[in-house]
Amino acid sequence: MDSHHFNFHLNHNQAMMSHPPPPTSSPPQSVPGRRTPLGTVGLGGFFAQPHASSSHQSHSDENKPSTSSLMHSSEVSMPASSSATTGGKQKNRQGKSVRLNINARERRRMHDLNDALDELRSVIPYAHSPSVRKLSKIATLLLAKNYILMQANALDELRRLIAYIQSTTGAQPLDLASFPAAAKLQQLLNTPQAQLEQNASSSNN
DNA sequence: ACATAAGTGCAACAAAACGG
DNA sequence: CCGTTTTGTTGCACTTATGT
Repeated sequence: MDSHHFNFHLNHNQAMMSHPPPPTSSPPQSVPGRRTPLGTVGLGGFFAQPHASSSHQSHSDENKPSTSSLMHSSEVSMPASSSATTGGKQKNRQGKSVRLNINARERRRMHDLNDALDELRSVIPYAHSPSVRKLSKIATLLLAKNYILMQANALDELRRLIAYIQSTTGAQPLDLASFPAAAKLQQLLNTPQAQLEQNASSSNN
């Protein structure tokens, strides 16, 4: 079943072309259409952590779908559901232009999010060939997580190996000056977790 | 005001059901 | 058995509600 998703990639691309494009400046996705489902990527494809509990997430609705592109941003349509009753008054109170601004902002935010996911996909080692369907959002995140865990494990193993070699051969400790990446790693490993998180948040801004 | 969560409709697709 | 129709699932963009 999973393989079908990959096999239909090209057909799907063609189909999506006929799909009415979003009314706004949504960036054309290089590989539009349905994404690789979770099962397809075999999450944990890199390295399955014992606690990598994919069971509860394997069949989630994850991100909810949304109103179609038919619903133009120019027309503020209320869903015929629960919130419509209370929302109607609020809508009247809000100017229409305010509502449109909010919608546009949210649309931009989602596009930014998708761009970031695309960047993440580009650095995750999975088949990037045109014949392979783009990873879904959830698959991208889970695969990235597993990849990070795998790299961390590999680094840890490497450190232990170096320590072992040094202890058995009596070799001089490495001069990390000539290994900037290793030096950085060493620094990270010696940094408390709280400090790391603080650094990360500050560097993002 | 802004960010995030929730609700909604849609397209693409697979699998099941059906009829010849 | 094979082609067609129906049904269920998945993933998405978008809007709206809600929390801060």
